[in-house]
Amino acid sequence: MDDPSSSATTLAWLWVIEYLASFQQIEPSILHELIEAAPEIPDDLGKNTREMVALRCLEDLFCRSDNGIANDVTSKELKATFDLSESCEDVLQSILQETSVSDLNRGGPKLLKWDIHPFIMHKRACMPKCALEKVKDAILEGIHPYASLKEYSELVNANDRGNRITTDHGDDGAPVGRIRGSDTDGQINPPEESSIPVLHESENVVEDNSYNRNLLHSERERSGLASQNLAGDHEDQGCVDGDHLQPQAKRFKEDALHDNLSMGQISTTPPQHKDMVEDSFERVVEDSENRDFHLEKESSQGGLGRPVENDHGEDVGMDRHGHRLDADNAFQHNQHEIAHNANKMPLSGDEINHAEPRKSNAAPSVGTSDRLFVNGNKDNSDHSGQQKPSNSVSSNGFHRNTGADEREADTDHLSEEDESNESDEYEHERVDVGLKKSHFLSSQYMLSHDSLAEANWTDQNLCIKCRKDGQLLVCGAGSCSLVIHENCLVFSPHFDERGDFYCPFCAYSLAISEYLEAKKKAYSARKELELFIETRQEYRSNKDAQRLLSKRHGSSRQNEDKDLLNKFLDYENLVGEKRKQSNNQGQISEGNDHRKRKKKQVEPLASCIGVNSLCREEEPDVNVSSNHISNVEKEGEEVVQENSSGTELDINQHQVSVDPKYSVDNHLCKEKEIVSGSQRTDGRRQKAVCAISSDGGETSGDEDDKSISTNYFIRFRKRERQYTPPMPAMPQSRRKKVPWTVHEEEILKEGVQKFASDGKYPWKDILEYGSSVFSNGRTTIDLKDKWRNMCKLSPKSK
DNA sequence: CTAGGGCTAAGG
DNA sequence: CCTTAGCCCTAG
Repeated sequence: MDDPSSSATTLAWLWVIEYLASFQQIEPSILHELIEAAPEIPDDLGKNTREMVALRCLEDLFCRSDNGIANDVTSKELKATFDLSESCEDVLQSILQETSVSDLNRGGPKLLKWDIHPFIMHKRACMPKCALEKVKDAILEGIHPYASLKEYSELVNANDRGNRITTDHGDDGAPVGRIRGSDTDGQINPPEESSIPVLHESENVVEDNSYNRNLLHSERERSGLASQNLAGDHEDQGCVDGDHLQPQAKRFKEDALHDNLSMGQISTTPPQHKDMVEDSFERVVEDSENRDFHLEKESSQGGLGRPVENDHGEDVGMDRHGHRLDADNAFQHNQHEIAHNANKMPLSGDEINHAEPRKSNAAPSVGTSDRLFVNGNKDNSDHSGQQKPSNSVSSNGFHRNTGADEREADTDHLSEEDESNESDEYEHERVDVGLKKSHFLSSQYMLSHDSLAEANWTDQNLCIKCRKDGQLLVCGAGSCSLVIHENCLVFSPHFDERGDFYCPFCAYSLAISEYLEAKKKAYSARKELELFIETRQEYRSNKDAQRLLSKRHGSSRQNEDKDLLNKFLDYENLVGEKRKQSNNQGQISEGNDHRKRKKKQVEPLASCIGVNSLCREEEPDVNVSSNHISNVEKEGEEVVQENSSGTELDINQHQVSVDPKYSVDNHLCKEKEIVSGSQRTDGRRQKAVCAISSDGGETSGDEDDKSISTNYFIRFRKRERQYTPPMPAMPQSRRKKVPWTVHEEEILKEGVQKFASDGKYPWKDILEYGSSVFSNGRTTIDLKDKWRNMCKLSPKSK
């Protein structure tokens, strides 16, 4: 790399190899020969190239052998899979290490051992655009009429400067407001892969897909770079801009599926922006021409300062700040910057893409047509009514843009992906969407027999379905380029809250994102529920703690448990329920206790403490539905809730037992719930107000003076997790009956005979004695009870 | 921990 | 409705 010429040569090789590797039609052997022929490549270079080549090799090894499908169908569990985060290179290495040369033949039996198809699909879909394409695209961005790489190298700076300059016009009008804002938050953040939104990736899927690529890019080749320099290669920017400027329901996009967009057909700059845009553009061009700007820092360095020096003598591979860039990333970097700027600054894309041609032609081919419309050779005016005051959004400094949003969403998604494997499958699904999209587009292209017509079709932003012009909907998702008639959709178009249209592919992708997000929420909610149930179970197993709770109806407890379970199994429903605190009056005597348990008229309900108790720690600031703050709570009295008759099921829905540890170790939690009106018609309040004192005694409200209940939220104490034992299967109100086996009875009898003395029965010892025989759940009490029964049946045996 | 009363589901 | 077996609760 120290030698400029050699580094440039190396880069050229790298780019070519990478580019060729991106084609599935290229045999790896060809790549191999190329690599052989290439000069030595430093390790720090060509990472992307190696990755691409590795991917190509993987594809050749696997996809061709089994057509990529068989692998998927056969017993996946038996196959080794690969972490999607691994690089193709590593995966290939590991495969090669474990595979003999003979097995490397395509379809070799050993190869079937890996389930690599998903990995390949993923990688293929996510493979970044190769450097050469980036160069080409960058050139096609229209920055320089002569497609000079040198010009390109300054594109970023020019663009950047253009933003600033444009910003300087801030005083001039509304449009500037947006731009200034863009400039403000668009401060050229270093481009990062992670910032690429999924939908962009999806687009990459399309673009990188070999089928499509061949179709699409052969078109580019045919056209030739020079012939395209007047055509804006809008690719990403167009869509992004659209999102900024076109919140309204229907948008019309100048950008279609292809890069070869004829400028003459579209004008994307709102009239009111035009001057500014042109002005800023001119400055951009000036900057481009005064390229000292870019080289100032590194002009003296021969090395990487000119990693890509070709006949045009341009530099690439240095970022705007003069930082040296990895050769493979050089264009990626710039590309990102461009995209970044485009996202941040709605107009930037247009300035670049459209203004440039104007400038270079010294004659704006289309003056004032509305950028909102795809002008299918028709009068724009008939759509003017739909034109959205694009600047109205931006002028307010409103920077919400789809690209950024998606980026965020994607970031979230990615993080969530780490949490759940399920996300992976949907990530695959997302990739599938991209693939489907690419196939769809491919098929659409193929339908066009005449290649020229095809070019026109795409160039002119014709409907992806019918290939006709007219009033078209433009997908507002990131960089999606689908354009379609509303009528060509078999369903009513999807619009987001901002009125942006989403094509079916992007809508689906978006839906997946939302789904994953919702799933994430559900997951965390479930976790919390489990925690909650755990603590409850813990309580139940603690007999001593149970003493803290007063007796209550056995039947009601069971019912309440069941209801509780059902209730809390759907946490989300629970959230929607109202909870309030009830006052003392909420106490309900057992009234008509058909169970003859008059003696327990007022008892603390063990079950009533549950959720609510847990909910309330110290949250004075929580919203309180304080209508019925119970005196009881405040005073620490215990409250009983009871339903008359045996219909208390519903009442108990909200009741939950609490973990005694809380009441003992911690503070109490009190809470009451208001039973939904449907539960009661007699107007009696049915919520339980429960409090447990920390001393293990009866309820005491001391600690919870605030007696605030969270309205709808269940909160867990921090300590809760500390005490949570392994999650029990389910909360049970009562142990399941376990019939005694003959063997158990025998061992019991033995134990009694062995240990009993003086009328005392050391059940504990007996239990230990017969532990190998006794059922797991047997307790000393069980033994005692059983013995009692046995004695009842045959007193003599004793 | 033990003893004893009680509760409840299941079965008749 | 009664009986039974097993589980629950509470006092000591």
